[in-house]
Amino acid sequence: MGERGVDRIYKCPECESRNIITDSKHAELYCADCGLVIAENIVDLGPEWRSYDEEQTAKRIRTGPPMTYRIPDKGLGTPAPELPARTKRLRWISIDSGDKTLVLALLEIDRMTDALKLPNNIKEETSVLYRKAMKHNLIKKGRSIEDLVSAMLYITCRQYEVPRTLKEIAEVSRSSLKKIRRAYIFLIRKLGIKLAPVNPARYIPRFCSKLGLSEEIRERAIEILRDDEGTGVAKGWEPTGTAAAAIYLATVLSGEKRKKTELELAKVAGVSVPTIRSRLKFLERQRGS
DNA sequence: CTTTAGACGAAGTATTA
DNA sequence: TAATAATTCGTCTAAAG
Repeated sequence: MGERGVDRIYKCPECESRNIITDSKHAELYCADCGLVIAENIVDLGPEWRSYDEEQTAKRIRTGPPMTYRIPDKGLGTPAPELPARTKRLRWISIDSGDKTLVLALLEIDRMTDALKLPNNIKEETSVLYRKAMKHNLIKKGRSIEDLVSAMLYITCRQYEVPRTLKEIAEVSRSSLKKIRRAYIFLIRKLGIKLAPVNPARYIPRFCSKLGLSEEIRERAIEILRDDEGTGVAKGWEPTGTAAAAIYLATVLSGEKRKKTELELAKVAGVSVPTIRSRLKFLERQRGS
């Protein structure tokens, strides 16, 4: 097994893609298209994450569906573990219903995760987060469910390092970017959630996939960011811009012919051309010296 | 004609007190 | 909560392919 590569034998249980990337450097397996992390043992994601060695990982992949990362919320009804996910949720609703907003929220979570092609564990965890917010009395009359649910989805994505930007979420949300951001800050504060900065490299597989770029380009782009790590470029506020710049640089450096334009990169990454350029300058300066 | 490069003000954001 | 500093965006101009 290579240090990092694609094994076509595995298929993403979520989106059917065979673009499963094996990154043994970071000890993880993830889908390049939907971002589903199939297995990993990175430590700093939170207390609920456990480590698996490679043997266990392989076994799990072969036995089919990925493990579910559901953490039962002990303060609320814990469903029978053998029930499928959808049934679980329905049953939960009937347990503590009386609150119609919960039903709406869960439906909205379903709708949005489907629209964004997000893996199931994200869907589940967002539901858990919503319940947590309920428990903390954060769901009140006057607060928009749309705002909160969208913000929660973003938070879960960040926690699980599944790359979706606030902008992308806003696009499928019934709320606006501004409102979602407000709700996001609100939730972070009230629930005391700490989020690690996004690693720009997380966006690269998906962007490359969208653009139809080769594995070689993708690896190169990731490599470029790796070299750059910790210099200040990588921890910028707009990680997508950095990711786009790295991809662009990778295409220029290797595949002279079928390169993508800055504009195409900008569109996929959801940033502007000038932003990519400014990131590019930093990256080039780093490599030059 | 298309793509890339640089610069400017405007606008919105994170951080700090 | 308000002010400050740093960043991004859109657009314009110009050069290069």
